[in-house]
Amino acid sequence: MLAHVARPRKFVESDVVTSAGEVFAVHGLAAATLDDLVRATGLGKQSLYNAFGGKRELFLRALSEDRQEATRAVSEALAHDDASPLERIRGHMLLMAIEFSSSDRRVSLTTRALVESTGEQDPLSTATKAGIEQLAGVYAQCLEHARESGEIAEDANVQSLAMYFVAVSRGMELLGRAGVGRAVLTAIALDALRTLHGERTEVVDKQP
Amino acid sequence: MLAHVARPRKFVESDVVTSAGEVFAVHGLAAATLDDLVRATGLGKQSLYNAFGGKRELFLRALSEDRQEATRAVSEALAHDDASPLERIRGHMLLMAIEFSSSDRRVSLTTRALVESTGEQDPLSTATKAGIEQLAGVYAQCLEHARESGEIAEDANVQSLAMYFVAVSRGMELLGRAGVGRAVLTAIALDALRTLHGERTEVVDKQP
DNA sequence: CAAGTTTTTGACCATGTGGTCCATAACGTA
DNA sequence: TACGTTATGGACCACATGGTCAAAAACTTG
Repeated sequence: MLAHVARPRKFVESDVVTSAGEVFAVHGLAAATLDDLVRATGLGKQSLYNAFGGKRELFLRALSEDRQEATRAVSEALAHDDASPLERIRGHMLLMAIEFSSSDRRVSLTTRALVESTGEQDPLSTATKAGIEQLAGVYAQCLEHARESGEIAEDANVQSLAMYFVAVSRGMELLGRAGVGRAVLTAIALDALRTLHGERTEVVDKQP
Repeated sequence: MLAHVARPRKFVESDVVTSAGEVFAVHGLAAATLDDLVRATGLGKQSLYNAFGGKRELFLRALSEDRQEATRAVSEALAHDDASPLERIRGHMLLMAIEFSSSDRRVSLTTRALVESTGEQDPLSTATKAGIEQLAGVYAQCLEHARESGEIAEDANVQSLAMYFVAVSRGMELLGRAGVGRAVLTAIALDALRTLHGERTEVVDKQP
């Protein structure tokens, strides 16, 4: 009989994850101290511990949330039907150029996980890979629409282009973090987009 | 009078920096323990300390060496005159696709510094930015040749394209680290190259 | 071979780490 | 209002960290 009910939590889990994510985005997993987390989330070490399990687990949670949010944001940007698929991608890229040139020290948790993961079967690694593929999926969808509507070449490889945009966005993030300014980032974005207009290049992937 | 001479060092500084760089490339700055460094370099904590000053300083040295080496490598790949500038860039990109899809856990120190730097005036940050610009310079030089020889459009913005290639290479590195395979990376490289063939896109960088 | 200089070695240290224990608080129910 | 249950807060811990000290060693020159 579950007659008696326990003391209620004094925090909202998702809020905690969010503010923890903030800390991780600025400091990274290794450099963020448990104390930072405690201060940022407001709850005690122990509460934090028995609600999540530890720093790493908390990071994983934050990563997952960040991934969802990122996917959602890109998805929304690319799914609006107020413009053609290509125009939406273009807008999205230009927006990223602005975002990544802001001076805050945030780095997306996906990128952080990518860099701080150790080994192939590190949960960080698998979560990250999944995130990348998810993101690529969103791009692919939009690109497919562009292809169907004739905005890009009929024989364009949508999957590969999607990954290409993921790569470029990651690169832009890094460069932005390095202090590269908005104008340059914008130029990069436009250069990246130009690929969609060019003629196909034959694929020569010689097996060694 | 410097008559008397001191005990000679038992190590070669550049060797130490190299093996330290190895450790940093795998673990990162924060995660690499001084003990790892001691084991990898072979010399004692104290020797290490009074020869370099500390972990951070050692990283800076390794970063600087890594940067020189990276610049040299790209420069060499792009400066051979056995092929046209464009073909050289193409070869270089395809090579990167292979390199970055190798399964070792190395991440270039530049990328690491980028992500682990704290604050704008962190030496890591400035060194990194310099590295990026240096690298872009190498690309720019090759692209300029391509422009002069008519391989790419007369009005191509060489500077911006150079940064674009830096961004793409960084993105490819990250994706490779995430486990994205060689075939995909190669496709990305080719997509990236296609930008050079496309027509110019007008730059619209609206000031907010 | 002694002097002088710097490297090496290994013991040492203060601090901050992630993580744990335990007494107490807060709740709904009976 | 007493009970069962879970959350909380703060004291606590073992440990690894980056960094330091002092004594011995290795070398060239006088």
